[in-house]
Amino acid sequence: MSAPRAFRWVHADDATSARCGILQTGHGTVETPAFMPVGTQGTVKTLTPEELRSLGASMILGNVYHLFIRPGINLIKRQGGLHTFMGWDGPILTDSGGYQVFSLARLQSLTDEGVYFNAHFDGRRLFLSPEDVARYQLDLGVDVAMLLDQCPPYPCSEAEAVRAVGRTLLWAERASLIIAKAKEEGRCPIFFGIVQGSMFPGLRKRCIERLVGLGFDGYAMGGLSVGEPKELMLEVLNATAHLLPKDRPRYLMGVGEPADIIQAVALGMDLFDCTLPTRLGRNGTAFTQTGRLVVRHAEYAEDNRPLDEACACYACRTFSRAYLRHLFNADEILGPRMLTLHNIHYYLEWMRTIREAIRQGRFSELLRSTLYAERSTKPARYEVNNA
RNA sequence: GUGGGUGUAGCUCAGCCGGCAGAGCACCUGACUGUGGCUCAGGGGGCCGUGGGUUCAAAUCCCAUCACCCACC
Repeated sequence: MSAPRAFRWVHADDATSARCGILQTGHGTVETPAFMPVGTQGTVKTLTPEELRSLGASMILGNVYHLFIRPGINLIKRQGGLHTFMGWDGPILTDSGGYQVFSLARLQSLTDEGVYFNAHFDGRRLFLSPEDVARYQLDLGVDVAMLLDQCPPYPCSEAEAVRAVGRTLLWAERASLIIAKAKEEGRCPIFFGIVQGSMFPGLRKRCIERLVGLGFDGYAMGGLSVGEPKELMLEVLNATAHLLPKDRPRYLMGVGEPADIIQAVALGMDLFDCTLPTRLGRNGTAFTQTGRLVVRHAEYAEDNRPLDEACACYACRTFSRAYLRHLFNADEILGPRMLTLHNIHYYLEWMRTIREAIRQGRFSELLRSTLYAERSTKPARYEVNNA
């Protein structure tokens, strides 16, 4: 289906399934493995496009479901498309809203036709079909588009998982007709199919075979990191990631912590997104070389060190823990902004480190030392030195 | 000066038909994985303005006193 190949390998690791690649999009290239900051409502919360660019972000996320509710797809189209509207000229991937069907379950009902739901802020009754979701992403002008899928909760019975896979495949088939037509007409985003199947590897295998039969540009693992134990997530990924076509980009949706990401890279995954760096940043938790640091803790009241002494980001070059703690306690907007900036910097640096290690043949070493540190160190703790 | 009201957690207040001192917010700690600038879970906090009286027992009833608020002169 994809005539010019958008994705190509640059380097593969000898000892694991890790690989470096390049994803060519309509708004520039993405070096993989890559982390994509989440910008659900057409903004990576608290950061400007210029800041994102200076942090080295390549591709960022948007969300069809949220943008459909507000401000509306047609409005964005009339404003010149999502890139122009939000002032970001780099690659954009939009999530379909399948996850919102799971996370906002109280507000919606599902049929084979699509999703009926109530807008979360004004209660309007709305509807999205898999065709709508595909067309809306064409209208938005995004670079990478996701199919509408059904993401079941955890835990879920095998019967329930079978139904979710069935509906995800039915929707994929219907969306692929829209995609085929768009490709004939010219410019079309890179479309990803989404694998479901909960924690049942056999079911995921069948889902992958059917999706590959339909032929998408890339494949995403969905329905993970929905509340299951981390070991189980890795076990399921370990049993199924290698079944995804090797010549297509592989996206692990919603994952995760830095240590989760490197393990998934080792299993052959290329793309990641997660709300943790931005959400935890807004709530006062920083990722550092020595673990998570909750900056509002009293022990930092008079700590004049930066968040992370090994970090070169603007927040670490400029502000002390004591000052950032003050900002959070005083409910000042600069606090969430600076921790978001720092966390995104941390994640993007982490991906650079991973890519570099793969290219230089040091990936296994990096993986080993990461897992060792995970098991042996608790989050950083320092002496209480407030008077 | 006279009359009335109010004093309980850092803040705003409930409890006043005597019977183990409470809530919300704030503070402290933990959680957060395709985002509702949240949300959830736990924790520390008190001479019930002060002094006396009644009672087995007083934040609660009685007397005095201090502080603040309102009205009137």
